[in-house]
Amino acid sequence: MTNRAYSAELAQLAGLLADRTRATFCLALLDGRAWTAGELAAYAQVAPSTASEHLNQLTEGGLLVERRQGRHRYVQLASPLVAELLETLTAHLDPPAVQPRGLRAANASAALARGRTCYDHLAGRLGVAVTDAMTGRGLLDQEGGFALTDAGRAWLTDDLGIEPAALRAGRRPSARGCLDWTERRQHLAGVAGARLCDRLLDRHWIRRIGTGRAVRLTPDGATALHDLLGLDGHAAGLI
Amino acid sequence: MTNRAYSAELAQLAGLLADRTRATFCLALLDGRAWTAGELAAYAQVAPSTASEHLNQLTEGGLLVERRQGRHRYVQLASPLVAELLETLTAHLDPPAVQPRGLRAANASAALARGRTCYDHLAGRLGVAVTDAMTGRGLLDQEGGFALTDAGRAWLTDDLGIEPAALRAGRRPSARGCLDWTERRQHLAGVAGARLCDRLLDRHWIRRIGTGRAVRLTPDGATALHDLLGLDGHAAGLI
DNA sequence: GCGACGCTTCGGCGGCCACCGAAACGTGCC
DNA sequence: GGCACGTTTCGGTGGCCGCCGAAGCGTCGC
Repeated sequence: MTNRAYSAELAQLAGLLADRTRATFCLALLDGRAWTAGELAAYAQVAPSTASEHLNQLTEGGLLVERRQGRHRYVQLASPLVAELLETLTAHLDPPAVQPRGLRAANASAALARGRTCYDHLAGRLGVAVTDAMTGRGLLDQEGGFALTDAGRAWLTDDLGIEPAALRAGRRPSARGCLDWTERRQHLAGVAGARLCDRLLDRHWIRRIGTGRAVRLTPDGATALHDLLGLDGHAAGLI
Repeated sequence: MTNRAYSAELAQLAGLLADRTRATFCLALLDGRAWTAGELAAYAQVAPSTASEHLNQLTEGGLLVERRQGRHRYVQLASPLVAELLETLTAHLDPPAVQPRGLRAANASAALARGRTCYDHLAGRLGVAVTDAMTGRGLLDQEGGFALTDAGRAWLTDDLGIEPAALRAGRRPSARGCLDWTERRQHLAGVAGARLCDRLLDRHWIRRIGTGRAVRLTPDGATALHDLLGLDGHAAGLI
């Protein structure tokens, strides 16, 4: 059977993520940025030598790409497709049983739940709220999967100034849903989600908090989203 | 970080698929039917005791559900979501390096490439041809992800007699793309894909070949698809 | 140039796990 | 009841793999 040929490859791919440390690396890299080997080692609490070996596996397996720069080794997810793969897998996980402990952890956790990037698009309450507002205004159609409406495409290009060419990508769908970890609901992903997130960062409507994935809505951003989408940041718990 | 809580679960989930034998089981079960423990053991060429232990893991991990019936243990993928998860993973694999050897294997492989079921919807040249024909007739919109158009929804209900309620499901998207193993192109999946496949089987427009996943277009089916979609079965290499 | 630093390579250790065969269990058939 | 058969449980075994520390390599800064 054809399956037999695939099963070894499938097992190999899954094996890359089947280790706690490597899984931690990949989830950390879901923020879309490049990390150094040392940062990842410290983050996952393993020896640098251990991290180095794991990174070899992940790059050889095609999940990560690396860039050597001076004495640093920067690694990054190989492509948005890898990010989508990770999102799909994490979406199938049960909600975590443990709650974060301690004030510091609780604050960080609350900030992440409020708003964050998910590889290259928005997630958390912010991501879901924007998605809902777009759907409510007829910019996005969630009936048959995720799809931009004509009005939605016009909104992104005319109102937000996104190049029409930048919305039409090859293999990657222009709009797709991504199941939100904290909200357990879909938010906008795909090319449109990525470009939208770029735009909001460009215009300083959202800003990264610290070095992590968390983002917060700026006052300018709250005004802009209210004008553009009728979104009330306070009511939606975004501020 | 929140990631740390997820990484253990992610590693656990991936670990279920990180074994060659378990991966073989899951890919076999992608045909959507229930297999007995013994069938799977023979298929994957392991001892029954080994298969039993693997099935325990897969069911405890939530990927499979089982039904005890007499002295048989039937197992099945737990839900369409699991099938989608597997499809997503296999879609990220490289095309297999090895070609099937021997006449028998080549025949089986050709039949699978011509048409097959992918869990609960159509795949292979047949699946892609139907998807393309639907897109060409404006029944399906592939611009912004996969979405049924109004005309497409009407076609499924009026021309094929599918209940409108059967197209509107909860968590599962009504239409989505699924990357085809053999064609390396997208075909229609999701609820619409499943109902469409049901219909074609009901009306004997397609028929299963042997006990595997392969299906073939019947003469009636060729006529019907020509009338409904303008699809020429011979030209498309479906017959 | 010299030390600090980030990273890698290597050897070794420990634990986990996939596998099997043998024996036991339960069901269906005669 | 007795046998055949599908399945499970249980030890035992071998191999793989994740981990570390020590040593080595290249880069940067003083």
